[in-house]
Amino acid sequence: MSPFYIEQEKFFVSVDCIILGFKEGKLYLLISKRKFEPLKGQDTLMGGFVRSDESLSETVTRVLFEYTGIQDVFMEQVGAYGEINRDEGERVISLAYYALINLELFDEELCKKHNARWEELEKVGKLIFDHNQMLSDTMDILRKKAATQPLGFNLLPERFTLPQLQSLYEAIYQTTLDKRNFRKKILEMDILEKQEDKDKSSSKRGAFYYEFRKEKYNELLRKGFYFSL
Amino acid sequence: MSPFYIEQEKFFVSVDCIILGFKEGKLYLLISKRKFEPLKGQDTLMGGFVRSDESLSETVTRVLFEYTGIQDVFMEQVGAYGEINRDEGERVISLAYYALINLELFDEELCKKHNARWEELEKVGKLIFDHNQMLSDTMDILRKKAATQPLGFNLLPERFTLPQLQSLYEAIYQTTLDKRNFRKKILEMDILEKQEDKDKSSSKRGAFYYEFRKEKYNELLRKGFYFSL
DNA sequence: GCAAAAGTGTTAGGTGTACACCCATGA
DNA sequence: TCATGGGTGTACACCTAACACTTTTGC
Repeated sequence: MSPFYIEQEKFFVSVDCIILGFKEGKLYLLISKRKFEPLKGQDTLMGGFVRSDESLSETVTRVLFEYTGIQDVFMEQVGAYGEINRDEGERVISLAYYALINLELFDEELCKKHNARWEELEKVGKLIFDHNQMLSDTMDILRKKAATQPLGFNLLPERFTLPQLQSLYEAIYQTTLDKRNFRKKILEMDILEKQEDKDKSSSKRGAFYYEFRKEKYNELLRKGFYFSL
Repeated sequence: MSPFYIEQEKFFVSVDCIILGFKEGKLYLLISKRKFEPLKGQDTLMGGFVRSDESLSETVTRVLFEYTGIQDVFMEQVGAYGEINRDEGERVISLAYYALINLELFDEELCKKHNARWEELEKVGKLIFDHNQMLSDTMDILRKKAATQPLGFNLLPERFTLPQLQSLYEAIYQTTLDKRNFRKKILEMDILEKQEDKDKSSSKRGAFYYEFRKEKYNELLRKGFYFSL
């Protein structure tokens, strides 16, 4: 090792994951009870320490798989959190990532195993350390990004209805949207494919299923189109 | 130390700074020659290792002061870079931050001291490690943010002219803007204060100086206004 | 037949964009 | 007086936002 490196200090580095899911018109955050001291038993985001044989994204992928049972999860970096005493045990520099989960793929068994639960986003209380800050930073990013990129579909099943999609955006932006304007806008983009059957679970009439066409979206991107809600 | 922490691995953590300045209608990046192996002598961003008595932002502030001589610099996080072999010497996790500099405050002497130079952004070549990636991520962020927040003023002297301001945005977006539309938009926001004197350095007629009114901007923010270019 | 959610068009106002000429001044 | 960059207004196209009724069907 070059002498220049030797004289530098080293740090614990962890990742913390803001794992979001969507069901019944609401956003949910996966939280668990911390398993060790300090602050054992308090609510915490899902996290893990970085290992020397992993890149950061590999750490996140490992942690996400451990807690959700899903391999290919949409995730992005939120930022680095490095206040000296942010972790009340030792100095730990943490990298926050958010992940968007299709709850149909989620392995419910893991909740018991990790003492975890899906908490309604609106009702999330005090989390340990700076985890509330990480959550709030995530929501800022999500609200900005969701308006210009088709992130929302990661939170929905493969087949979804337009009322579902609308209620998702209403949950993200905490507002109500006009049904006609919303439908016009999203359908005009020509990135959804209408299915022949309906979801009858939430009304007698039933709402047609749609699927997000990722290839179509990528193709349009190449032509200079861009998603905007 | 709790036993849980003891068994975890530790890492070198550094910050790398994308320091941008603006003059004569062009954006410039501060780069220097690396002073130690590996890759000694090659072009690199300004960086430094995090110390145990510093938060991340303190590290950045220290590094920025060291290389620019300025204390209060606008800076924001770009992200964490953690590929295993990104640093060819040792494993180092790096946190990138960008900074926007008013070149009038910059201490030119420091360039000699650190073997640094202001390289025209368009002409920046290969930098070490993943520094080009950091730069490109910075520009993505900057272009997005500059459209909705008054970041640009950090790159200008306290007093600037509208042609200057416009050329700054043209440099950031690498495009040309319509003079009338640009002026209309920026003046309508009512966050600039016209001065009584003119800058005659770039034309015979001279262009009026303006100043950015930060208090005015903050006040408008409170009323729900938001900046948009 | 009625309650409950799905689905459907039009219009007015505002915003973005394109565009051309006069002004002030120093050399 | 002329070359150079500074400064100004309008018209049109497009997009956004507001708005109400009909359809389907299980109970």
